[in-house]
Amino acid sequence: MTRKRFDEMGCSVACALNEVGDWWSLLVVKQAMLGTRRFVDFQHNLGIAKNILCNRLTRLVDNGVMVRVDVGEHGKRYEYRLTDKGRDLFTVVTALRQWSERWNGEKDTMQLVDRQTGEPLAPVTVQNQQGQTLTVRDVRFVDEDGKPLEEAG
Amino acid sequence: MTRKRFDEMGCSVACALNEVGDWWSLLVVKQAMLGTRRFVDFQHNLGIAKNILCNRLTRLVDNGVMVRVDVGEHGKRYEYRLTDKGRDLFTVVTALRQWSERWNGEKDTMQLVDRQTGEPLAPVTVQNQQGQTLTVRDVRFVDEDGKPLEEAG
DNA sequence: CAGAAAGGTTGCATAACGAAACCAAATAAG
DNA sequence: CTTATTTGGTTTCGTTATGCAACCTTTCTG
Repeated sequence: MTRKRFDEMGCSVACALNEVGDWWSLLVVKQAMLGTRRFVDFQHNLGIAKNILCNRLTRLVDNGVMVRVDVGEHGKRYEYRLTDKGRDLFTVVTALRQWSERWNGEKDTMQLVDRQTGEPLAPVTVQNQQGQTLTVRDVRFVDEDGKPLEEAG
Repeated sequence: MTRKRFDEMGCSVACALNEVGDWWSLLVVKQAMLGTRRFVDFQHNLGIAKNILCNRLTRLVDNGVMVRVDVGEHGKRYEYRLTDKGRDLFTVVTALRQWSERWNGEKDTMQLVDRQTGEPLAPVTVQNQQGQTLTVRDVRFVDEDGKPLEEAG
Protein backbone atom coordinates (compact mmCIF):
# COMPACT_ATOMS: atom_id res chain seq x y z
CA MET A 1 0.00 0.00 0.00
CA THR A 2 2.89 2.28 -0.57
CA ARG A 3 1.96 5.65 -1.94
CA LYS A 4 1.72 5.33 -5.66
CA ARG A 5 4.75 6.62 -7.52
CA PHE A 6 4.30 8.86 -10.48
CA ASP A 7 7.62 8.36 -12.21
CA GLU A 8 6.66 5.22 -14.03
CA MET A 9 3.52 6.46 -15.70
CA GLY A 10 5.19 7.65 -18.89
CA CYS A 11 4.05 11.17 -18.11
CA SER A 12 6.44 14.01 -17.49
CA VAL A 13 3.88 15.92 -15.44
CA ALA A 14 3.59 12.92 -13.16
CA CYS A 15 7.36 12.68 -13.03
CA ALA A 16 7.61 16.32 -11.97
CA LEU A 17 4.94 15.85 -9.32
CA ASN A 18 6.91 12.92 -8.00
CA GLU A 19 9.76 15.30 -7.20
CA VAL A 20 7.99 18.45 -6.05
CA GLY A 21 4.34 17.45 -5.92
CA ASP A 22 3.75 16.89 -2.26
CA TRP A 23 2.34 19.21 0.35
CA TRP A 24 5.49 21.09 1.25
CA SER A 25 8.15 20.81 -1.43
CA LEU A 26 7.03 23.63 -3.70
CA LEU A 27 6.54 25.92 -0.73
CA VAL A 28 10.08 25.24 0.38
CA VAL A 29 11.28 26.08 -3.12
CA LYS A 30 9.20 29.25 -3.17
CA GLN A 31 10.60 30.24 0.22
CA ALA A 32 14.11 29.64 -1.07
CA MET A 33 13.33 31.98 -3.96
CA LEU A 34 12.52 34.63 -1.37
CA GLY A 35 16.02 34.31 -0.02
CA THR A 36 15.59 31.85 2.84
CA ARG A 37 18.56 29.52 3.20
CA ARG A 38 18.83 28.22 6.73
CA PHE A 39 16.93 25.40 8.40
CA VAL A 40 15.49 27.47 11.22
CA ASP A 41 14.38 30.20 8.83
CA PHE A 42 12.46 27.76 6.67
CA GLN A 43 10.95 26.39 9.83
CA HIS A 44 9.80 29.76 11.13
CA ASN A 45 8.71 31.26 7.82
CA LEU A 46 6.72 28.22 6.75
CA GLY A 47 5.54 26.94 10.12
CA ILE A 48 6.56 23.43 9.14
CA ALA A 49 7.43 20.64 11.56
CA LYS A 50 11.15 19.98 11.85
CA ASN A 51 11.03 16.35 10.81
CA ILE A 52 8.90 17.13 7.77
CA LEU A 53 11.19 19.99 6.79
CA CYS A 54 14.18 17.72 7.23
CA ASN A 55 12.57 15.10 5.04
CA ARG A 56 11.63 17.59 2.33
CA LEU A 57 15.02 19.27 2.22
CA THR A 58 16.68 15.87 1.96
CA ARG A 59 14.37 14.88 -0.87
CA LEU A 60 14.91 18.16 -2.68
CA VAL A 61 18.67 17.72 -2.36
CA ASP A 62 18.43 14.11 -3.55
CA ASN A 63 16.43 15.25 -6.56
CA GLY A 64 18.94 17.96 -7.44
CA VAL A 65 16.56 20.83 -6.73
CA MET A 66 18.61 22.19 -3.83
CA VAL A 67 22.12 21.74 -2.44
CA ARG A 68 23.27 21.62 1.15
CA VAL A 69 26.24 23.88 1.67
CA ASP A 70 28.35 23.68 4.81
CA VAL A 71 28.99 27.25 5.90
CA GLY A 72 31.66 26.76 8.51
CA GLU A 73 30.84 29.69 10.72
CA HIS A 74 29.36 29.22 14.16
CA GLY A 75 29.75 25.52 14.37
CA LYS A 76 27.32 23.17 12.64
CA ARG A 77 25.65 25.49 10.22
CA TYR A 78 24.37 24.71 6.74
CA GLU A 79 22.65 26.56 4.00
CA TYR A 80 20.16 25.09 1.60
CA ARG A 81 20.35 26.79 -1.79
CA LEU A 82 18.51 26.32 -5.04
CA THR A 83 20.35 24.68 -7.91
CA ASP A 84 19.80 25.72 -11.53
CA LYS A 85 17.15 23.02 -11.67
CA GLY A 86 15.49 24.51 -8.62
CA ARG A 87 15.67 28.08 -9.88
CA ASP A 88 14.08 26.85 -13.11
CA LEU A 89 10.93 26.14 -11.10
CA PHE A 90 10.44 29.90 -10.99
CA THR A 91 8.12 29.63 -13.97
CA VAL A 92 5.99 26.99 -12.28
CA VAL A 93 5.80 28.85 -8.98
CA THR A 94 4.99 32.14 -10.67
CA ALA A 95 2.31 30.56 -12.84
CA LEU A 96 0.78 28.99 -9.75
CA ARG A 97 0.93 32.27 -7.85
CA GLN A 98 -0.73 34.18 -10.66
CA TRP A 99 -3.40 31.52 -11.10
CA SER A 100 -4.27 31.74 -7.43
CA GLU A 101 -4.39 35.52 -7.52
CA ARG A 102 -6.62 35.50 -10.59
CA TRP A 103 -9.15 33.06 -9.19
CA ASN A 104 -8.91 33.39 -5.42
CA GLY A 105 -8.16 37.06 -5.07
CA GLU A 106 -5.11 38.83 -3.72
CA LYS A 107 -4.33 36.93 -0.58
CA ASP A 108 -0.63 37.47 -0.70
CA THR A 109 1.21 40.07 1.26
CA MET A 110 3.97 40.26 -1.29
CA GLN A 111 4.23 41.10 -4.92
CA LEU A 112 6.75 40.38 -7.63
CA VAL A 113 8.21 43.21 -9.66
CA ASP A 114 10.88 43.54 -12.31
CA ARG A 115 14.07 44.46 -10.49
CA GLN A 116 15.04 46.86 -13.27
CA THR A 117 11.80 48.73 -13.89
CA GLY A 118 9.92 48.08 -10.66
CA GLU A 119 6.87 47.14 -12.73
CA PRO A 120 4.74 44.06 -11.98
CA LEU A 121 5.37 41.00 -14.11
CA ALA A 122 3.40 40.05 -17.17
CA PRO A 123 1.05 37.06 -16.83
CA VAL A 124 2.80 33.78 -17.55
CA THR A 125 1.34 32.26 -20.71
CA VAL A 126 1.85 29.32 -23.03
CA GLN A 127 3.03 30.55 -26.42
CA ASN A 128 3.81 29.11 -29.81
CA GLN A 129 7.06 29.70 -31.67
CA GLN A 130 5.74 33.04 -32.96
CA GLY A 131 5.03 34.31 -29.45
CA GLN A 132 1.25 34.03 -29.75
CA THR A 133 -0.57 33.01 -26.57
CA LEU A 134 -2.21 29.59 -26.70
CA THR A 135 -4.97 28.11 -24.57
CA VAL A 136 -5.50 24.42 -24.01
CA ARG A 137 -7.94 24.48 -26.92
CA ASP A 138 -5.23 25.74 -29.26
CA VAL A 139 -2.96 22.74 -28.78
CA ARG A 140 -3.04 19.12 -29.81
CA PHE A 141 -1.54 16.13 -28.06
CA VAL A 142 0.35 13.84 -30.41
CA ASP A 143 2.41 10.70 -29.91
CA GLU A 144 5.95 10.11 -31.16
CA ASP A 145 4.74 9.56 -34.71
CA GLY A 146 2.77 12.79 -34.74
CA LYS A 147 -0.55 11.01 -34.63
CA PRO A 148 -3.20 12.71 -32.47
CA LEU A 149 -4.05 10.86 -29.29
CA GLU A 150 -7.52 9.44 -28.71
CA GLU A 151 -7.10 9.09 -25.04
CA ALA A 152 -10.51 9.84 -23.61
CA GLY A 153 -11.61 6.21 -23.52
CA MET B 1 -2.90 16.81 14.21
CA THR B 2 -4.95 17.70 11.20
CA ARG B 3 -2.95 18.19 8.05
CA LYS B 4 -1.80 21.76 7.94
CA ARG B 5 -3.84 23.98 5.68
CA PHE B 6 -2.14 26.34 3.33
CA ASP B 7 -4.89 28.84 2.74
CA GLU B 8 -4.24 30.90 5.83
CA MET B 9 -0.57 31.58 5.32
CA GLY B 10 -0.99 34.86 3.46
CA CYS B 11 0.66 33.29 0.44
CA SER B 12 -1.09 32.77 -2.86
CA VAL B 13 1.20 29.92 -3.81
CA ALA B 14 0.18 28.15 -0.61
CA CYS B 15 -3.44 28.93 -1.38
CA ALA B 16 -3.11 27.39 -4.84
CA LEU B 17 -1.44 24.31 -3.42
CA ASN B 18 -4.30 23.95 -1.00
CA GLU B 19 -6.61 23.47 -3.98
CA VAL B 20 -4.52 21.46 -6.41
CA GLY B 21 -1.37 20.66 -4.48
CA ASP B 22 -1.93 17.09 -3.47
CA TRP B 23 -0.72 13.94 -5.10
CA TRP B 24 -3.50 13.47 -7.61
CA SER B 25 -5.36 16.70 -8.30
CA LEU B 26 -3.06 18.18 -10.93
CA LEU B 27 -2.85 14.84 -12.71
CA VAL B 28 -6.63 14.68 -12.88
CA VAL B 29 -6.62 18.19 -14.34
CA LYS B 30 -3.93 17.25 -16.84
CA GLN B 31 -5.90 14.16 -17.82
CA ALA B 32 -9.00 16.30 -18.30
CA MET B 33 -6.96 18.52 -20.63
CA LEU B 34 -6.26 15.42 -22.71
CA GLY B 35 -9.98 14.98 -23.19
CA THR B 36 -10.92 12.54 -20.45
CA ARG B 37 -14.32 13.27 -18.94
CA ARG B 38 -15.81 10.16 -17.41
CA PHE B 39 -15.13 8.56 -14.05
CA VAL B 40 -14.05 5.20 -15.39
CA ASP B 41 -11.77 6.77 -17.95
CA PHE B 42 -9.93 8.81 -15.32
CA GLN B 43 -9.68 5.63 -13.32
CA HIS B 44 -8.17 3.59 -16.12
CA ASN B 45 -5.93 6.27 -17.59
CA LEU B 46 -4.47 7.32 -14.25
CA GLY B 47 -4.56 4.02 -12.38
CA ILE B 48 -6.07 5.76 -9.37
CA ALA B 49 -8.15 4.07 -6.69
CA LYS B 50 -11.86 4.77 -7.00
CA ASN B 51 -12.29 6.31 -3.57
CA ILE B 52 -9.34 8.63 -4.08
CA LEU B 53 -10.58 9.63 -7.51
CA CYS B 54 -14.01 10.25 -6.08
CA ASN B 55 -12.52 12.42 -3.36
CA ARG B 56 -10.35 14.40 -5.77
CA LEU B 57 -13.13 15.01 -8.27
CA THR B 58 -15.39 16.20 -5.47
CA ARG B 59 -12.71 18.53 -4.18
CA LEU B 60 -11.98 19.87 -7.65
CA VAL B 61 -15.68 20.50 -8.19
CA ASP B 62 -15.97 22.18 -4.77
CA ASN B 63 -13.03 24.42 -5.64
CA GLY B 64 -14.52 25.40 -8.99
CA VAL B 65 -11.82 23.71 -11.04
CA MET B 66 -14.22 21.19 -12.60
CA VAL B 67 -17.95 20.74 -12.96
CA ARG B 68 -20.01 17.58 -12.80
CA VAL B 69 -22.42 17.40 -15.72
CA ASP B 70 -25.26 14.90 -15.79
CA VAL B 71 -25.30 13.43 -19.27
CA GLY B 72 -28.59 11.57 -19.26
CA GLU B 73 -27.69 8.81 -21.66
CA HIS B 74 -27.26 5.24 -20.48
CA GLY B 75 -28.53 5.66 -17.00
CA LYS B 76 -26.42 7.18 -14.26
CA ARG B 77 -23.70 8.81 -16.26
CA TYR B 78 -21.81 11.97 -15.52
CA GLU B 79 -19.06 13.93 -17.11
CA TYR B 80 -16.43 15.89 -15.28
CA ARG B 81 -15.31 18.90 -17.29
CA LEU B 82 -12.84 21.66 -16.65
CA THR B 83 -14.16 25.11 -15.85
CA ASP B 84 -12.45 28.29 -17.05
CA LYS B 85 -10.56 28.25 -13.77
CA GLY B 86 -9.48 24.69 -14.46
CA ARG B 87 -8.48 25.36 -18.06
CA ASP B 88 -6.43 28.29 -16.77
CA LEU B 89 -4.17 25.74 -15.07
CA PHE B 90 -2.87 24.93 -18.55
CA THR B 91 0.03 27.29 -17.95
CA VAL B 92 0.97 25.60 -14.69
CA VAL B 93 0.69 22.09 -16.11
CA THR B 94 2.66 23.01 -19.22
CA ALA B 95 5.40 24.72 -17.20
CA LEU B 96 5.64 21.65 -15.00
CA ARG B 97 5.76 19.34 -18.01
CA GLN B 98 8.50 21.35 -19.68
CA TRP B 99 10.49 21.58 -16.46
CA SER B 100 10.38 17.83 -16.07
CA GLU B 101 11.40 17.27 -19.68
CA ARG B 102 14.31 19.71 -19.38
CA TRP B 103 15.73 18.17 -16.23
CA ASN B 104 14.58 14.56 -16.26
CA GLY B 105 14.64 13.81 -19.95
CA GLU B 106 11.85 12.92 -22.29
CA LYS B 107 9.84 10.40 -20.39
CA ASP B 108 6.53 11.30 -21.89
CA THR B 109 4.90 9.40 -24.69
CA MET B 110 3.01 12.45 -25.85
CA GLN B 111 3.94 15.86 -27.09
CA LEU B 112 2.13 19.16 -27.32
CA VAL B 113 1.96 20.99 -30.62
CA ASP B 114 0.24 24.10 -31.88
CA ARG B 115 -3.02 22.95 -33.43
CA GLN B 116 -2.64 25.45 -36.26
CA THR B 117 0.98 25.01 -37.27
CA GLY B 118 1.76 21.58 -35.82
CA GLU B 119 4.94 23.01 -34.32
CA PRO B 120 6.02 22.29 -30.74
CA LEU B 121 5.28 24.97 -28.18
CA ALA B 122 7.73 27.59 -27.03
CA PRO B 123 9.13 27.21 -23.51
CA VAL B 124 6.91 28.83 -20.89
CA THR B 125 8.77 31.76 -19.34
CA VAL B 126 8.22 34.59 -16.90
CA GLN B 127 8.32 37.91 -18.70
CA ASN B 128 8.14 41.57 -17.85
CA GLN B 129 5.74 44.01 -19.46
CA GLN B 130 8.09 44.40 -22.45
CA GLY B 131 8.13 40.68 -23.13
CA GLN B 132 11.67 40.12 -21.88
CA THR B 133 12.28 36.82 -20.13
CA LEU B 134 13.06 37.12 -16.42
CA THR B 135 14.74 34.67 -14.08
CA VAL B 136 14.22 34.60 -10.35
CA ARG B 137 17.29 36.82 -10.03
CA ASP B 138 15.68 39.51 -12.17
CA VAL B 139 12.73 40.05 -9.86
CA ARG B 140 12.24 41.58 -6.46
CA PHE B 141 9.68 40.74 -3.81
CA VAL B 142 7.99 43.79 -2.35
CA ASP B 143 5.22 44.28 0.17
CA GLU B 144 2.09 46.38 -0.30
CA ASP B 145 4.03 49.60 0.20
CA GLY B 146 6.62 48.69 -2.40
CA LYS B 147 9.31 48.08 0.17
CA PRO B 148 11.59 45.13 -0.55
CA LEU B 149 11.13 42.18 1.75
CA GLU B 150 13.95 41.06 4.02
CA GLU B 151 12.48 37.71 4.67
CA ALA B 152 15.46 35.42 5.03
CA GLY B 153 15.59 35.66 8.80
C1' DC C 1 31.77 24.77 33.05
C1' DA C 2 26.62 26.21 32.11
C1' DG C 3 23.56 27.66 28.75
C1' DA C 4 21.97 28.52 24.18
C1' DA C 5 21.57 27.82 19.26
C1' DA C 6 21.61 24.97 14.98
C1' DG C 7 20.25 20.90 12.92
C1' DG C 8 18.45 16.81 13.48
C1' DT C 9 16.15 12.20 15.26
C1' DT C 10 12.62 9.53 17.75
C1' DG C 11 7.90 8.31 19.50
C1' DC C 12 3.33 8.66 19.31
C1' DA C 13 -1.42 9.97 17.84
C1' DT C 14 -4.10 11.25 13.93
C1' DA C 15 -5.07 11.74 9.08
C1' DA C 16 -4.60 10.32 4.27
C1' DC C 17 -3.94 6.70 0.95
C1' DG C 18 -4.60 2.17 -1.75
C1' DA C 19 -6.84 -2.09 -2.76
C1' DA C 20 -10.65 -4.74 -2.74
C1' DA C 21 -15.34 -5.66 -1.55
C1' DC C 22 -19.79 -4.12 -1.57
C1' DC C 23 -23.96 -1.14 -3.27
C1' DA C 24 -27.54 1.13 -5.99
C1' DA C 25 -29.59 2.72 -10.24
C1' DA C 26 -30.42 2.07 -14.90
C1' DT C 27 -29.70 -0.01 -19.16
C1' DA C 28 -28.83 -4.19 -22.13
C1' DA C 29 -29.32 -9.13 -23.00
C1' DG C 30 -32.17 -13.08 -23.27
C1' DC D 1 -39.94 -10.18 -16.85
C1' DT D 2 -35.48 -11.79 -15.21
C1' DT D 3 -30.63 -11.58 -15.23
C1' DA D 4 -26.30 -9.49 -16.24
C1' DT D 5 -23.57 -5.51 -16.94
C1' DT D 6 -22.09 -0.85 -16.67
C1' DT D 7 -21.43 3.36 -14.11
C1' DG D 8 -20.48 5.82 -10.19
C1' DG D 9 -19.88 5.48 -6.12
C1' DT D 10 -19.25 4.02 -0.46
C1' DT D 11 -17.23 1.02 3.11
C1' DT D 12 -13.69 -1.55 5.33
C1' DC D 13 -9.23 -2.25 6.59
C1' DG D 14 -4.28 -2.23 6.59
C1' DT D 15 -0.29 0.84 5.43
C1' DT D 16 1.87 5.27 5.00
C1' DA D 17 2.40 10.26 5.91
C1' DT D 18 1.96 14.17 8.88
C1' DG D 19 2.20 17.13 13.15
C1' DC D 20 3.74 17.84 17.61
C1' DA D 21 6.66 17.39 21.35
C1' DA D 22 10.66 15.64 23.44
C1' DC D 23 15.26 14.47 23.08
C1' DC D 24 20.09 14.39 21.09
C1' DT D 25 24.67 16.20 19.43
C1' DT D 26 27.83 19.54 18.19
C1' DT D 27 29.47 24.04 18.49
C1' DC D 28 29.48 28.81 20.10
C1' DT D 29 28.77 32.21 24.07
C1' DG D 30 29.12 33.82 28.77
